[in-house]
Amino acid sequence: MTAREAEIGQAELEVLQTLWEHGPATVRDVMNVLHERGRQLAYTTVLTFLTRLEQKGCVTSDKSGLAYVYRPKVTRDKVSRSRLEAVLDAFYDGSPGPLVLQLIREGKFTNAEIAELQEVIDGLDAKHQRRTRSSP
Amino acid sequence: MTAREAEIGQAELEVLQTLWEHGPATVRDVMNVLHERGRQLAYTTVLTFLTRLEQKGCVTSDKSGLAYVYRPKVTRDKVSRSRLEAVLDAFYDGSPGPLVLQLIREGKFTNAEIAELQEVIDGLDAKHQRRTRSSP
DNA sequence: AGACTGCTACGACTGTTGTAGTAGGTTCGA
DNA sequence: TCGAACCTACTACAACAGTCGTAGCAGTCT
Repeated sequence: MTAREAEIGQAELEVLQTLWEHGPATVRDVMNVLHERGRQLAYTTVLTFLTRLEQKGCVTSDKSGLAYVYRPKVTRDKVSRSRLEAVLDAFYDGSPGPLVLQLIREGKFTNAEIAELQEVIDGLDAKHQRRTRSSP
Repeated sequence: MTAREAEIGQAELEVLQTLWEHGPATVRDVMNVLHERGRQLAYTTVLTFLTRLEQKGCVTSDKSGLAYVYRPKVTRDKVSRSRLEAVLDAFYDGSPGPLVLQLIREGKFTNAEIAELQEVIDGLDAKHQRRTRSSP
Protein backbone atom coordinates (compact mmCIF):
# COMPACT_ATOMS: atom_id res chain seq x y z
CA MET A 1 0.00 0.00 0.00
CA THR A 2 1.02 3.60 -0.20
CA ALA A 3 2.01 4.30 3.36
CA ARG A 4 4.38 2.13 5.32
CA GLU A 5 2.00 0.70 7.85
CA ALA A 6 4.97 -0.51 9.90
CA GLU A 7 3.26 0.13 13.18
CA ILE A 8 3.18 3.54 14.69
CA GLY A 9 4.43 3.30 18.25
CA GLN A 10 2.63 4.73 21.23
CA ALA A 11 4.93 7.69 21.65
CA GLU A 12 5.03 8.31 17.94
CA LEU A 13 1.27 8.38 17.95
CA GLU A 14 1.24 11.10 20.59
CA VAL A 15 3.32 13.23 18.29
CA LEU A 16 1.07 12.51 15.35
CA GLN A 17 -1.94 13.42 17.45
CA THR A 18 -0.59 16.88 18.11
CA LEU A 19 -0.24 17.38 14.39
CA TRP A 20 -3.82 16.31 13.84
CA GLU A 21 -4.99 18.62 16.56
CA HIS A 22 -2.86 21.66 15.89
CA GLY A 23 -2.15 21.39 12.22
CA PRO A 24 1.28 21.86 10.65
CA ALA A 25 3.98 22.44 13.21
CA THR A 26 7.70 22.53 13.76
CA VAL A 27 9.55 20.26 16.11
CA ARG A 28 9.50 22.95 18.72
CA ASP A 29 5.80 23.56 18.34
CA VAL A 30 5.08 19.91 18.88
CA MET A 31 7.39 19.78 21.83
CA ASN A 32 5.69 22.75 23.44
CA VAL A 33 2.28 21.23 23.05
CA LEU A 34 3.48 18.03 24.59
CA HIS A 35 5.08 19.89 27.46
CA GLU A 36 1.85 21.71 28.14
CA ARG A 37 0.22 18.37 28.42
CA GLY A 38 2.76 17.33 30.98
CA ARG A 39 4.62 15.12 28.55
CA GLN A 40 8.26 16.01 29.05
CA LEU A 41 10.33 15.01 26.07
CA ALA A 42 13.64 16.32 24.85
CA TYR A 43 13.66 18.34 21.68
CA THR A 44 15.72 15.72 19.93
CA THR A 45 13.34 13.00 20.99
CA VAL A 46 10.47 14.76 19.31
CA LEU A 47 12.67 15.28 16.29
CA THR A 48 13.44 11.58 16.20
CA PHE A 49 9.77 10.68 16.28
CA LEU A 50 8.93 13.10 13.51
CA THR A 51 11.78 11.77 11.43
CA ARG A 52 10.67 8.22 11.95
CA LEU A 53 7.09 9.12 11.17
CA GLU A 54 8.30 10.66 7.96
CA GLN A 55 10.22 7.51 7.08
CA LYS A 56 7.04 5.56 7.67
CA GLY A 57 5.17 7.88 5.37
CA CYS A 58 2.90 9.26 8.04
CA VAL A 59 4.01 12.88 7.85
CA THR A 60 5.69 15.17 5.36
CA SER A 61 7.99 18.07 5.98
CA ASP A 62 8.90 21.18 4.12
CA LYS A 63 11.28 23.91 5.01
CA SER A 64 9.57 27.19 4.40
CA GLY A 65 11.25 29.31 7.04
CA LEU A 66 13.92 28.61 9.53
CA ALA A 67 12.78 25.18 10.59
CA TYR A 68 11.04 22.29 8.93
CA VAL A 69 7.30 22.28 9.20
CA TYR A 70 5.71 18.87 9.57
CA ARG A 71 2.21 18.01 8.59
CA PRO A 72 0.28 14.77 8.80
CA LYS A 73 0.05 12.67 5.70
CA VAL A 74 -2.27 10.02 7.06
CA THR A 75 -5.61 11.02 8.45
CA ARG A 76 -6.57 10.43 11.99
CA ASP A 77 -9.56 8.61 10.68
CA LYS A 78 -7.46 6.19 8.72
CA VAL A 79 -5.32 5.34 11.67
CA SER A 80 -8.16 5.06 14.13
CA ARG A 81 -9.94 2.81 11.71
CA SER A 82 -7.04 0.47 11.36
CA ARG A 83 -6.45 0.37 15.09
CA LEU A 84 -10.05 -0.42 15.68
CA GLU A 85 -10.02 -3.07 13.05
CA ALA A 86 -7.07 -4.72 14.72
CA VAL A 87 -9.03 -5.00 17.93
CA LEU A 88 -12.08 -6.13 16.04
CA ASP A 89 -10.17 -8.84 14.25
CA ALA A 90 -8.41 -10.04 17.35
CA PHE A 91 -11.37 -10.12 19.68
CA TYR A 92 -14.65 -9.77 17.89
CA ASP A 93 -14.25 -12.03 14.95
CA GLY A 94 -13.82 -9.00 12.74
CA SER A 95 -17.43 -7.94 12.94
CA PRO A 96 -18.53 -4.86 14.83
CA GLY A 97 -21.93 -6.19 15.88
CA PRO A 98 -20.96 -7.89 19.13
CA LEU A 99 -18.66 -5.05 20.04
CA VAL A 100 -21.33 -2.45 19.67
CA LEU A 101 -23.82 -4.52 21.59
CA GLN A 102 -21.36 -4.97 24.39
CA LEU A 103 -20.57 -1.29 24.55
CA ILE A 104 -24.20 -0.33 24.59
CA ARG A 105 -25.07 -2.86 27.25
CA GLU A 106 -22.40 -1.40 29.44
CA GLY A 107 -24.20 1.89 29.35
CA LYS A 108 -22.09 5.00 29.68
CA PHE A 109 -24.07 6.80 27.05
CA THR A 110 -25.61 10.19 27.42
CA ASN A 111 -29.22 10.70 26.60
CA ALA A 112 -28.28 12.70 23.58
CA GLU A 113 -26.19 9.83 22.32
CA ILE A 114 -28.97 7.40 22.88
CA ALA A 115 -31.32 9.58 20.95
CA GLU A 116 -28.87 9.82 18.11
CA LEU A 117 -28.36 6.11 18.16
CA GLN A 118 -32.03 5.52 17.85
CA GLU A 119 -32.22 7.88 14.97
CA VAL A 120 -29.38 6.33 13.08
CA ILE A 121 -30.63 2.85 13.67
CA ASP A 122 -34.08 3.72 12.54
CA GLY A 123 -32.56 5.04 9.37
CA LEU A 124 -30.62 1.85 8.88
CA ASP A 125 -33.65 -0.21 9.57
CA ALA A 126 -35.66 1.60 6.99
CA LYS A 127 -32.96 1.27 4.42
CA HIS A 128 -32.45 -2.42 4.97
CA GLN A 129 -36.03 -3.51 5.12
CA ARG A 130 -39.02 -3.07 7.32
CA ARG A 131 -38.84 -5.44 10.22
CA THR A 132 -42.09 -4.34 11.75
CA ARG A 133 -43.94 -4.72 8.51
CA SER A 134 -43.98 -8.41 7.81
CA SER A 135 -42.89 -9.59 4.41
CA PRO A 136 -39.91 -11.94 4.50
CA MET B 1 5.12 -1.00 39.08
CA THR B 2 3.59 -4.00 40.70
CA ALA B 3 1.78 -6.06 38.12
CA ARG B 4 3.73 -5.96 34.95
CA GLU B 5 1.00 -5.02 32.56
CA ALA B 6 3.83 -4.47 30.13
CA GLU B 7 1.86 -4.98 26.98
CA ILE B 8 1.17 -8.35 25.53
CA GLY B 9 2.80 -8.52 22.14
CA GLN B 10 1.08 -9.60 18.97
CA ALA B 11 2.66 -13.02 18.86
CA GLU B 12 2.17 -13.54 22.55
CA LEU B 13 -1.45 -12.72 22.09
CA GLU B 14 -1.83 -15.46 19.53
CA VAL B 15 -0.59 -17.92 22.07
CA LEU B 16 -2.90 -16.57 24.72
CA GLN B 17 -5.79 -16.84 22.30
CA THR B 18 -5.24 -20.55 21.84
CA LEU B 19 -5.43 -20.97 25.59
CA TRP B 20 -8.68 -19.07 25.71
CA GLU B 21 -10.07 -21.16 22.89
CA HIS B 22 -8.79 -24.57 23.85
CA GLY B 23 -8.44 -24.32 27.59
CA PRO B 24 -5.41 -25.52 29.55
CA ALA B 25 -2.67 -26.82 27.33
CA THR B 26 0.97 -27.80 27.22
CA VAL B 27 3.54 -26.13 25.09
CA ARG B 28 3.14 -28.85 22.52
CA ASP B 29 -0.62 -28.55 22.48
CA VAL B 30 -0.39 -24.86 21.80
CA MET B 31 2.19 -25.40 19.15
CA ASN B 32 0.03 -27.95 17.38
CA VAL B 33 -2.95 -25.67 17.35
CA LEU B 34 -0.87 -22.89 15.91
CA HIS B 35 0.56 -25.21 13.29
CA GLU B 36 -2.91 -26.25 12.25
CA ARG B 37 -3.67 -22.61 11.72
CA GLY B 38 -0.68 -22.32 9.47
CA ARG B 39 1.37 -20.50 12.05
CA GLN B 40 4.73 -22.25 12.02
CA LEU B 41 6.64 -21.62 15.22
CA ALA B 42 9.38 -23.62 16.83
CA TYR B 43 8.57 -25.45 20.01
CA THR B 44 10.98 -23.33 21.96
CA THR B 45 9.46 -20.16 20.57
CA VAL B 46 6.09 -21.13 21.92
CA LEU B 47 7.76 -22.01 25.20
CA THR B 48 9.35 -18.58 25.31
CA PHE B 49 6.03 -16.88 24.79
CA LEU B 50 4.34 -18.91 27.48
CA THR B 51 7.17 -18.20 29.88
CA ARG B 52 6.99 -14.51 29.19
CA LEU B 53 3.23 -14.52 29.55
CA GLU B 54 3.70 -16.17 32.90
CA GLN B 55 6.18 -13.52 33.97
CA LYS B 56 3.64 -10.91 33.00
CA GLY B 57 1.05 -12.64 35.09
CA CYS B 58 -1.16 -13.57 32.18
CA VAL B 59 -0.99 -17.33 32.53
CA THR B 60 -0.18 -19.85 35.24
CA SER B 61 1.44 -23.21 34.91
CA ASP B 62 1.38 -26.37 36.94
CA LYS B 63 3.14 -29.59 36.38
CA SER B 64 0.62 -32.32 36.82
CA GLY B 65 2.06 -34.88 34.43
CA LEU B 66 5.06 -34.94 32.23
CA ALA B 67 4.91 -31.40 31.03
CA TYR B 68 3.72 -28.13 32.42
CA VAL B 69 0.13 -27.26 31.72
CA TYR B 70 -0.55 -23.62 31.10
CA ARG B 71 -3.85 -21.92 31.66
CA PRO B 72 -4.92 -18.35 31.18
CA LYS B 73 -4.98 -16.14 34.21
CA VAL B 74 -6.46 -13.08 32.55
CA THR B 75 -9.75 -13.35 30.77
CA ARG B 76 -10.18 -12.67 27.15
CA ASP B 77 -12.77 -10.15 28.12
CA LYS B 78 -10.38 -8.25 30.29
CA VAL B 79 -7.78 -8.00 27.61
CA SER B 80 -10.20 -7.13 24.85
CA ARG B 81 -11.65 -4.46 27.07
CA SER B 82 -8.33 -2.88 27.75
CA ARG B 83 -7.35 -2.99 24.11
CA LEU B 84 -10.58 -1.39 23.15
CA GLU B 85 -10.21 1.23 25.82
CA ALA B 86 -6.80 2.11 24.50
CA VAL B 87 -8.29 2.80 21.10
CA LEU B 88 -11.17 4.66 22.68
CA ASP B 89 -8.85 6.84 24.71
CA ALA B 90 -6.55 7.54 21.83
CA PHE B 91 -9.14 8.30 19.20
CA TYR B 92 -12.58 8.78 20.64
CA ASP B 93 -11.96 10.91 23.65
CA GLY B 94 -12.48 7.89 25.86
CA SER B 95 -16.19 7.73 25.26
CA PRO B 96 -17.79 4.98 23.20
CA GLY B 97 -20.63 7.08 21.82
CA PRO B 98 -18.93 8.46 18.73
CA LEU B 99 -17.31 5.14 18.00
CA VAL B 100 -20.58 3.28 18.06
CA LEU B 101 -22.25 5.89 15.94
CA GLN B 102 -19.49 5.69 13.41
CA LEU B 103 -19.64 1.93 13.28
CA ILE B 104 -23.36 1.92 12.85
CA ARG B 105 -23.30 4.55 10.15
CA GLU B 106 -20.86 2.44 8.23
CA GLY B 107 -23.40 -0.29 8.10
CA LYS B 108 -22.10 -3.83 7.97
CA PHE B 109 -24.72 -5.02 10.34
CA THR B 110 -27.07 -7.88 9.77
CA ASN B 111 -30.75 -7.41 10.20
CA ALA B 112 -30.68 -9.56 13.27
CA GLU B 113 -28.04 -7.33 14.78
CA ILE B 114 -30.01 -4.25 13.99
CA ALA B 115 -33.04 -5.70 15.63
CA GLU B 116 -31.03 -6.55 18.68
CA LEU B 117 -29.55 -3.11 18.76
CA GLN B 118 -32.95 -1.58 18.72
CA GLU B 119 -34.04 -3.77 21.54
CA VAL B 120 -31.08 -3.00 23.69
CA ILE B 121 -31.31 0.68 23.05
CA ASP B 122 -34.98 0.77 23.85
CA GLY B 123 -34.12 -0.86 27.13
CA LEU B 124 -31.47 1.74 27.83
CA ASP B 125 -33.81 4.49 26.90
CA ALA B 126 -36.44 3.29 29.29
CA LYS B 127 -33.95 2.90 32.08
CA HIS B 128 -32.46 6.32 31.67
CA GLN B 129 -35.56 8.44 31.49
CA ARG B 130 -38.40 9.10 29.15
CA ARG B 131 -37.21 11.58 26.58
CA THR B 132 -39.80 11.86 23.92
CA ARG B 133 -41.90 8.80 24.38
CA SER B 134 -44.39 8.90 27.17
CA SER B 135 -45.47 5.36 27.82
CA PRO B 136 -44.12 1.88 27.24
C1' DA C 1 33.60 39.78 13.52
C1' DG C 2 32.37 37.29 17.60
C1' DA C 3 29.12 35.44 20.53
C1' DC C 4 24.52 33.50 20.66
C1' DT C 5 20.76 30.87 19.55
C1' DG C 6 18.10 27.60 17.23
C1' DC C 7 17.94 23.82 13.89
C1' DT C 8 19.13 19.26 11.83
C1' DA C 9 21.96 14.99 11.23
C1' DC C 10 23.79 11.11 13.28
C1' DG C 11 24.79 8.07 16.61
C1' DA C 12 24.05 5.66 20.84
C1' DC C 13 21.96 3.07 24.54
C1' DT C 14 18.22 0.40 26.83
C1' DG C 15 14.34 -2.52 26.98
C1' DT C 16 10.99 -5.35 24.48
C1' DT C 17 9.33 -8.50 20.98
C1' DG C 18 9.82 -12.19 17.73
C1' DT C 19 12.27 -16.13 16.82
C1' DA C 20 15.11 -19.97 17.75
C1' DG C 21 19.31 -23.15 19.14
C1' DT C 22 21.71 -25.87 22.62
C1' DA C 23 22.45 -28.33 26.79
C1' DG C 24 21.02 -31.20 30.07
C1' DG C 25 17.24 -33.71 32.80
C1' DT C 26 13.25 -37.30 32.75
C1' DT C 27 10.40 -41.01 31.04
C1' DC C 28 9.01 -44.88 28.44
C1' DG C 29 9.22 -48.72 25.35
C1' DA C 30 11.96 -52.67 23.82
C1' DT D 1 19.07 -51.20 31.06
C1' DC D 2 19.67 -48.28 27.06
C1' DG D 3 18.46 -45.26 23.82
C1' DA D 4 14.81 -42.49 21.70
C1' DA D 5 11.68 -38.99 22.62
C1' DC D 6 10.26 -35.25 25.15
C1' DC D 7 10.66 -31.48 28.44
C1' DT D 8 12.62 -27.14 30.51
C1' DA D 9 16.27 -23.62 31.38
C1' DC D 10 19.37 -20.62 29.48
C1' DT D 11 21.33 -18.00 25.86
C1' DA D 12 21.32 -15.41 21.59
C1' DC D 13 20.21 -12.06 18.38
C1' DA D 14 17.96 -8.88 15.17
C1' DA D 15 14.51 -5.30 14.75
C1' DC D 16 12.18 -1.83 16.73
C1' DA D 17 10.66 1.67 20.22
C1' DG D 18 11.75 5.13 23.48
C1' DT D 19 14.95 8.32 24.89
C1' DC D 20 18.76 11.57 24.40
C1' DG D 21 23.51 13.75 23.63
C1' DT D 22 26.81 15.84 20.60
C1' DA D 23 28.48 18.13 16.67
C1' DG D 24 28.16 21.14 13.24
C1' DC D 25 25.59 24.61 10.32
C1' DA D 26 22.89 28.97 9.63
C1' DG D 27 20.98 33.19 10.90
C1' DT D 28 20.94 37.16 14.47
C1' DC D 29 22.41 40.62 17.81
C1' DT D 30 25.72 43.88 19.25
